[in-house]
Amino acid sequence: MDKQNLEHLRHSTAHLLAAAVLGLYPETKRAIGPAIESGFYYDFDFKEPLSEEDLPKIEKKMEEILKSWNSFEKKEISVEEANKEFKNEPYKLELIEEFSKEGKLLTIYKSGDYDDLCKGGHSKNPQKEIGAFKLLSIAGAYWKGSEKNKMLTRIYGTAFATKKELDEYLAMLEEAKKRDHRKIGRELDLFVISNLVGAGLPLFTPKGTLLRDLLAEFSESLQKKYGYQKVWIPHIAKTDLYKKSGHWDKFGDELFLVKSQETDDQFVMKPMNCPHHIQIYESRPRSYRELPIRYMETTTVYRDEKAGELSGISRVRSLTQDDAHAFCKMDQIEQEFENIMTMIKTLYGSLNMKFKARLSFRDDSDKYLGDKKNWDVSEKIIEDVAKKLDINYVAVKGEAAFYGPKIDIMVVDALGREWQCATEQLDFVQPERFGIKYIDADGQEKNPVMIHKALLGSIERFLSVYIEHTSGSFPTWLSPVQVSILAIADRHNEYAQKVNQQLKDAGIRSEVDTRSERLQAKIRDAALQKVPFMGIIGDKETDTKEVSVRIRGGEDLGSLTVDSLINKLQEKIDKKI
RNA sequence: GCCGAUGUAACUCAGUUGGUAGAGUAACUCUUUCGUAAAGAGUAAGUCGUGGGUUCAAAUCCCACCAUCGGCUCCA
Repeated sequence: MDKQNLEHLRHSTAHLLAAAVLGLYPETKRAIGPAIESGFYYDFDFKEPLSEEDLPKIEKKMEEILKSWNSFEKKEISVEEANKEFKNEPYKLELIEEFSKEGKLLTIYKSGDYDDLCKGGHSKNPQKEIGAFKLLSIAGAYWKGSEKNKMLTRIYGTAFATKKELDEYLAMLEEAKKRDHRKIGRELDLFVISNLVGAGLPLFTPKGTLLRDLLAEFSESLQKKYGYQKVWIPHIAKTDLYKKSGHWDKFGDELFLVKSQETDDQFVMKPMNCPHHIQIYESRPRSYRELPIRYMETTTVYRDEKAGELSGISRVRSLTQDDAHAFCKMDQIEQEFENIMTMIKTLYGSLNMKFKARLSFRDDSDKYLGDKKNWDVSEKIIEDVAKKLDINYVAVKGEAAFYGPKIDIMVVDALGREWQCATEQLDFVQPERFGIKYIDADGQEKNPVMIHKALLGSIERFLSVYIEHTSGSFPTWLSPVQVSILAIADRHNEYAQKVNQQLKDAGIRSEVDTRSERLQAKIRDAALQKVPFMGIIGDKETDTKEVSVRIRGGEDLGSLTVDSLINKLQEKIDKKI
């Protein structure tokens, strides 16, 4: 079934849902019910609150009604007719008024005994085409998405042409639940959240910190190759800095405020790093010969997200960026973007993740600042670089920030879900706003162009995606524990500890399990911790001074000397696999 | 912030119409010394999210707050 037919099928199922709801709860007022990417929803204004337990009942009613739905009949109606027809449906009346003002033709679609104000897009024969559907959840949603409006009850569902496709989709949802980074984060002991520290302020355990550091080091090592120099900045700054940068207005009440008790100074926890990096640039006169100047660091910013938007380590109030700013001349941005896109290719390629680039350009409206000529030139450069490096991209007009075009990197995970991670942003405005300059070859002062870049984006957010992508089975170089040495019986503990020490001395993250447990139990525990290598030590190994190696997934590599195990591991670590 | 759900031991969860808390896993102790995904027995562990209220009596009913989860413009 093609995409359009699937959309029609789902939209038809949304009608079916509304028909069932009206059948069961006649006093319910209908809002809208579109098809969405993963299914459909319908917003209702229920007289009595609905709960998840009511969904099976509604599904059953839908099945019943579907039997009599073998067509959709379209009817054009006048505004007067429509107002009469929907006189008890306040949301529909609002739509009718809106559409008639816009001069749209009003249509209703009827199937069985049910009709609805609708612009169309249905299955020809719903009874035949709707193979399988399921109502998934219930949620609140504002009428027309505005928090000023009334909160409606939204019922989410999905539908497919066949039962098999539905089952596959539901299995994917189950798999996603199993991979939830919050669950895995607890099971693998990566991070914790303390009520006393606060919501959205995760704390990282030794294992989680190792992951963070390794990823950050990887990002930094790539950047160093391209001339990025590490800097360090404090995490608070006077409000004046952000008033000048414009972030004071932009971030508004998302800023955490810090009050000095010694002076009258009012500080802000930094929500961004660019104004600070600009201060370093500005600290002395700059020559065109120095450019590009590239500052980077892995540093935490603080943003007071709305309480309801926090989630695990994916949406937090303290987030750590592998942030960098390159100051350059217009004729250098091509090389800079090429460097950045190459780094991104290397990074995500190495982490075994596919990505798409979304190029956000301006349109012809006047909300954009900076010289239009510079915009045109740089947009072309960005797109050329994407083409040259053979990057899967889409260009979208009208999506750019007011201060410059940008590239968003959408990472695709193992379940096919897309996540925005890295962002690369050209900025014509802040250099002007802060009045930073360089002296060009002709002796004139000019504003440099600024490029904001992050490869991983927020490390917390990237980790949440990466944990779900790998379901916690990290490659050896990233695994918090790379080898678990399992002693079969107490008499093997001494040699096991020796092997463990040898591995540690070689720089391998090894641990030894000397508990009074059976081998099976030790293997099970190491497997649950997703440890990539297990070294088993019993009588045989103690005699031959070797170690039997089992790898994640169960494969038995047989007996190896400790040195060859170290070599094997070192090779994986070096290759980042 | 708003709608809805949830909050009981470290974790996963049970706890009937209000009568003062239970299981499995983990931890600890003992026994067992075992060859590729869970040995056995025992011990300890809870301000029932927090604070108020109703009641002779509250995990259970009411109110407020905190936190977590699913959502909150993929537009008739």
